[in-house]
Amino acid sequence: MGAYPSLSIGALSKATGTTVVTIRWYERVGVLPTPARTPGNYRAYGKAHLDRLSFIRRARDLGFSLDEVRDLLRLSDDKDQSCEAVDQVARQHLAEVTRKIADLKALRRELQDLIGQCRHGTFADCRIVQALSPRQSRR
Amino acid sequence: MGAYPSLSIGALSKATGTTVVTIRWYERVGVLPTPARTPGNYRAYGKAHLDRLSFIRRARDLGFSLDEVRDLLRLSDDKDQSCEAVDQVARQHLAEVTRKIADLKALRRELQDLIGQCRHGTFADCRIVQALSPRQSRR
DNA sequence: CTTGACCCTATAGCGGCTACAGGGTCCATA
DNA sequence: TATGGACCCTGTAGCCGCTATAGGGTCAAG
Repeated sequence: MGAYPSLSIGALSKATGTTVVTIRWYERVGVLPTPARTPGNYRAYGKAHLDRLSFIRRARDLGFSLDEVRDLLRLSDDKDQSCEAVDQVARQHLAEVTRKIADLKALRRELQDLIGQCRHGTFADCRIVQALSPRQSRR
Repeated sequence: MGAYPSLSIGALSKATGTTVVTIRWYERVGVLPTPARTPGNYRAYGKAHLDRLSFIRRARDLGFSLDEVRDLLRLSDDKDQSCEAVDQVARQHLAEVTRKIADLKALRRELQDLIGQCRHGTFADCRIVQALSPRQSRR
C-alpha cells in the first residue's frame, strides 16, 4: 500500500491505448488536467489521471464528442446530485446515433438501387452515371 | 435554340442548392472547373457547370468523399470505357456505409444498455458513470 | 561517452466546409 | 447624377479531433 507510482506519458499511453500525442492533445483542450512534472520536465501522471483518461476513452469509443465528454466530466464532479443530467446527455447522444443509422440506411438503399441497375455496358448506358447526373429527375 | 444563358454564382447556387461559398470551394479544390468571367470579374457558368455541380451534389448526398467524386468525374470523362470502374467505386462506398451502420448499431446497443440501467439514484449508484469509468472491467 | 529509447515544444495539415473582413460591381430609383 | 442595396470578389481564419513533422532535451545501459 505504498504511494501510487507515477506514470510517464508513454506508460499511460500503453495503459489506455491512447497515443502519446492524443494524451497531450487532451491536456491542451482541457479534458485531462495538467499533470506534475519531473525534474527533467517529463509529465508524471497519477491514478486520477489514469481513471480520467479511461473515462474519456470509453466515452469517445461510445461516440460522445469531446464537448459531451467535458459535460459528463463536469457533471461527475458534482457527486451529490442525481445522475439525471448524465442520463440526459446519454439519451440525447443515443437519439443522435439512432438518427444517423436511419440516414445511413436510406443512403445504403439508394446505393444498392444504383449498383443493382449497372449492367456493365458502355458508359453511355451506365445507370450509375445516369442516376448521379440529373438531379431534377429524381424528385 | 439560342446560346445557353450564363449563370451567376448566385443563380447556380439556387439552381443546385449549394451555397455560394461551397461552389467557390469546389472550384478551389478542383472538382468544378474555373468558369469564364464577365468584364466585372464575376463568374459566368454554363450548362456544363450546372450538370457537373449537380453530379457533385448528388454524389456528396450519397456520402461519397470529394476524392471519390474526383474519381467518378475522371472516370466519366473517359466515355468509351465500360462503367466497371464506376461500379467498383460505388460498391466500395456501399461496403463502407454498411460497415458504418454495423458500427453504429453496436454502439447504440451499448448506449441502450447503459441508459436502461440508470435508476436516477444518487451519483455514486449511477450505472452510467460506473460503466463509463473502469475500462478494464468490460472485457 | 555514445547509443537509442523516450520525452519536450511548436507548427502545420487533414476534410469539407463556414464565417468573417474589406472591398468592388451592377442596377433601379430619387 | 447620386445613392442605396443586392450581389459579387479575394483572402484569411476557424471548426473537430486528431496526426505528422521538425528540432531539440533527458535518461539509463553498455
